[in-house]
Amino acid sequence: MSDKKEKQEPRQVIFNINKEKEFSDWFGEIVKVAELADIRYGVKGFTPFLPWSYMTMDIMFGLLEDALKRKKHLPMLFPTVIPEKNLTKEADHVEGFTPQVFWIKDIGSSEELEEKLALRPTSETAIYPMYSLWIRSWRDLPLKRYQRCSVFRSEIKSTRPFLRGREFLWIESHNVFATHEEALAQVMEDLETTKEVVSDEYELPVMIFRRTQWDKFPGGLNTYAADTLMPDGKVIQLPSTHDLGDNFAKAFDITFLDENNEYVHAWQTCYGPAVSRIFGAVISIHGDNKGLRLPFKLAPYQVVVIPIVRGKNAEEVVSYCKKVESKLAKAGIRVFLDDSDNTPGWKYNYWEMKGVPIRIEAGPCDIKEEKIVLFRRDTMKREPCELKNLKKRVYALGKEIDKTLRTFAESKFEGLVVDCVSLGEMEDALNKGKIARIPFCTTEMDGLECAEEIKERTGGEMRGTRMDVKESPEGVCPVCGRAAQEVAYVARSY
RNA sequence: GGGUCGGUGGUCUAGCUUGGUAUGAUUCGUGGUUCGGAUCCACGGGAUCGAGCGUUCAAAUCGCUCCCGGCCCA
Repeated sequence: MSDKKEKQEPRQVIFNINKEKEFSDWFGEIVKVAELADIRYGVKGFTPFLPWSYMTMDIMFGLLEDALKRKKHLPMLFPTVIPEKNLTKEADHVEGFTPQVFWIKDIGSSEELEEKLALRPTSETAIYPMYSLWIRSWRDLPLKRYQRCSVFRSEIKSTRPFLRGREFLWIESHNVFATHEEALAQVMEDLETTKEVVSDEYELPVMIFRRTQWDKFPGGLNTYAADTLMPDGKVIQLPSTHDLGDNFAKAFDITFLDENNEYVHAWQTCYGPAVSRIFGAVISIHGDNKGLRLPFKLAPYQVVVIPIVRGKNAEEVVSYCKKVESKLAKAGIRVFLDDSDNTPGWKYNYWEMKGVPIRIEAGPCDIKEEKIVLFRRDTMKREPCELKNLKKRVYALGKEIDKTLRTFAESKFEGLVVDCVSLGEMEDALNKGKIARIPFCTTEMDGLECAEEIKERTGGEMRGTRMDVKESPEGVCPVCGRAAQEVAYVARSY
């Protein structure tokens, strides 16, 4: 905004940044202005989350946990620290994670710990030694557990609130089965859960991929993950689920006595939706130039009530608003009455920027007629509503708003995937913010060189092969010219 | 990890080139006035200028090191 413009129109709005064109600024500013996180904590990658973001994440956690419980996962909570000897039991896993591990080495000012303790970067190596004790026979299986916690990884890439922190909030589900088939079925169930929660509740469209062998979870057999698209044209990984095979069972001695009275190794999966990161995607994807637009299902306040008071009848208006508030609260709607001293116009701007889906305006004129004015954040439109229809109308409007947000987000996926057969075409596509679909030699380890060449030449990363769409490869790998065994996707990414 | 720009009351900002203890706005507090798209006015509070070291009679300002943040690249 130019100086001149600023003087002509002083502070017309609380927030106004073009999200599509200046996404970095948009994100940084909204985090501050909407009071989502405070980056002044002073330790790189560690950020206090403020009520408005935490309340939303809490609701997101709730929806995810409901889905997991519905599918017979039970909650538990493991310690934050992992002794070094456990962390190092599975060779590939150690290699993948140790560069990012924070260690506790001392107590107080002089005492050194006999064995260093890691702050969990993920909890396989904390949990599986206990699973080894807990699982005795096939009757103990399947074992399906999850925990809601924070994990610690010393990210090398630059950190940003929510999207990439060194401590982040997630759910990790750790499951044990008698057969590999059952484990694979669990992977499919996790992908289902992702669709049910991330797409149907958080309103974020996703593409589901099987990652390449060089990009999988360290120590596992295969990784499957949901990617969505950010406003800057980069994709971001949301939940991922891993087929661990029996690798960890062998490393941690998780065996059970099968029906034939023989000891065999168990098969395992784990699933990790990073809620703080998904929240970052939710606000980025649904937000607009005026600020946040929270889905009705996720908003800490689904409805905010603004009294329009005039000197004399202030009490009357406020008590009318309180009536509206309690009517909605009784209907199970998260409602907030803003009876602060700020002017109505100020409150409009503030709560719009905060992303509250529905606003109710009620003033002297409305009291007589037993009605109120409803305002919806997604379309910025007003409508009158009779008090007796309020509850029904708010529910309906909530559904409509979520649908609008979902449709808007989905529209960004249209025409997103572009078929390419050469590096030049891929570069073009990526520069236009598209995702390139290519014939590719192989996602086994010997495809790595080709993928690195693609990264170098186009800046795009290989996201893997689609799980939610059936595709058969034709043609040759654009790098090595070998016959393509896969249809792979390449995108700029977080 | 490499490059680059930056850090001054809670927030944003002037001052830095050419050293002399910091400007303005907003927020905050009190009182009044107002309230259907950011009310207005008055008074008041609030900064050892990111941290440390050095140069100097004197450092926000010059030099070095570190920390934190933004952007670009790997």
